[in-house]
Amino acid sequence: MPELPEVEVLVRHLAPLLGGKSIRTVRVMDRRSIRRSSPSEFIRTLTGARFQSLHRRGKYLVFSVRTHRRNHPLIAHLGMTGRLYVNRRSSPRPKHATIVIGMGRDTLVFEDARRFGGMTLDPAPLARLGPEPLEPGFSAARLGRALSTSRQPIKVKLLDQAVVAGIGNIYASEALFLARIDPRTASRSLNRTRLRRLRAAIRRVLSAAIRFGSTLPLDFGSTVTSNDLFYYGQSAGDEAHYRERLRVYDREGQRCRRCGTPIRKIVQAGRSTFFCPCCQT
DNA sequence: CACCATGTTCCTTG
DNA sequence: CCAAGGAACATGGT
Repeated sequence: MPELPEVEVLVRHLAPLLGGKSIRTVRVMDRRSIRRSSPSEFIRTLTGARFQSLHRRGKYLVFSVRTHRRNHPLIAHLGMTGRLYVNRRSSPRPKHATIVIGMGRDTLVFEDARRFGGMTLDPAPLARLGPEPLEPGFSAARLGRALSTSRQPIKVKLLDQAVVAGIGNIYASEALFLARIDPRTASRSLNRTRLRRLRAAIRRVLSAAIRFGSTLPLDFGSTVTSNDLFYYGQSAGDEAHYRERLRVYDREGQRCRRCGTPIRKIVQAGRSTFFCPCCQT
């Protein structure tokens, strides 16, 4: 479930559940989920601390926890299959839970089958991120500057978190469809009109997804649906609804919603790209 | 069994 | 030094 919109919806959901809660216990079931510090340092720092705030930066969740009058960042990234949710302490521990933070009656569970995600106390990864696409600092001019030196296809470049923070493989294809730009276009060759269109499309696609995600009934804990791709504890119906909203992603061979031409799938830098060969030039 | 998957980082090649 | 490509990480679903 991890591109900017999914993380944003998750952050909004978790923030009120965690604010002010004290951490009593920290269990690390798989040390690979702790990045850039030893599990013992991680446990030592967090135990006894209190959740102060939570916000999103790109695809990262950024917690601030307070320990003896000191604020520490706690950074989480969900990778491909990571999930983060609040559960009753008494509920059964899921198979792939790798970190469990106990706060009295409730626990914050980090679960990650593939272990591409993780948590860290080191804020260094945030320093490499480009602008937040939904904030005013993300202008067409700034986007243009970030793209100006690259001959890489624009679709590939949109996945570069230093260009814009938070876009992943799904929304990269979706944004380019909305902007009507061929994903194979060399990044540096986009003119001002197209840069403006791309900036607007990125913002529209991401905000629409956040709006949609915010309306979902957030259902945690009890019935962990087998493998949901988007959001969390989401019913199969919601996932179907979500996919239905996608205009090109995973729609190879299906007709373009705008012109009826079959959607094409190509591979760029080892990842699938979907686009309409007629609408996107 | 083969192939595919929402992501990032590191190493190599040019 | 830089840009770009590819492998690696690890597991599960189809």
